[in-house]
Amino acid sequence: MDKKICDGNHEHCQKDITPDYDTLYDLSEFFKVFGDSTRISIISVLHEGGEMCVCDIAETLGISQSAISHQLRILRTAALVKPRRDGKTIYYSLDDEHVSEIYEVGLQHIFHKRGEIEL
Amino acid sequence: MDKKICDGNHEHCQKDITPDYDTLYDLSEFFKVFGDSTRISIISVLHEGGEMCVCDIAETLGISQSAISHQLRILRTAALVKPRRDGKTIYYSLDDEHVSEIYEVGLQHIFHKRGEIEL
DNA sequence: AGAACATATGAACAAGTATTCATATATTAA
DNA sequence: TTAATATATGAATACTTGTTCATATGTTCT
Repeated sequence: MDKKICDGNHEHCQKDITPDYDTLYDLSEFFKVFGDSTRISIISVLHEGGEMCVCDIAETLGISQSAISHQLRILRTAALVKPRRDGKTIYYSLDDEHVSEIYEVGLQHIFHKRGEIEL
Repeated sequence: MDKKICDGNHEHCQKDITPDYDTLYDLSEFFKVFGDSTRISIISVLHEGGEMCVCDIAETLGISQSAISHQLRILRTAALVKPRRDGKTIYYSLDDEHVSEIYEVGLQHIFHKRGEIEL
């Protein structure tokens, strides 16, 4: 009978294997989505506000509705945010706990580095 | 006497405040460094190998020495990797525990999403 | 149906970026 | 000092990407 070979999908194994190129490519694409100030700002306000419509996001951030819509499409395609329609209005919220977690860990890193420099 | 106002640098406060624009900009710049397949591949092999010289990184990844050097400069400037000289050779390793953590959380997210789709 | 509002999207332009090629710097050995 | 090796870097090019502007889609109300 066949022996089970770890394919790296078990959490406890992920540390010890080198992901293949496709995985690393997907990973870089995933981080790329966080790597824009408009998109991270959207993520930030949704992290606070929970659920917000496009025009409120745009107004809060002081960025044009069109630019926000374009970026929301990228966030939606990458499954970082999800839309909910209510009449004319479309409300967006963060899709996933991982999104919050990565946002928070990144933010902690920024504050941590800042503390290292200032103190 | 002055009252202490939370400036958002305490970990337990970070959830509840909206970071200012400079912080969000820094955060996006930070994630941008992860958002390139060559750089995330470098991070990945250093995560495995612990410490590697430039030419070994280049050979392992099958990418030119020049391209690796250029990307290592970006990683170094962002304090994601640190160099150690030993004679002619310069060994690079991950600078920070946060770098490993973010890499791992991102990787978990990729596997998690993949599981959602395939199962 | 038509007007009003919210959101999405295509095209165009400007700005940024990753790689290659050639070359420079730095270290070691002869 | 010269040759050999390891790494870094400037310039050029090709490619990607974010914003704006104009317009389209979709929904509600009259």
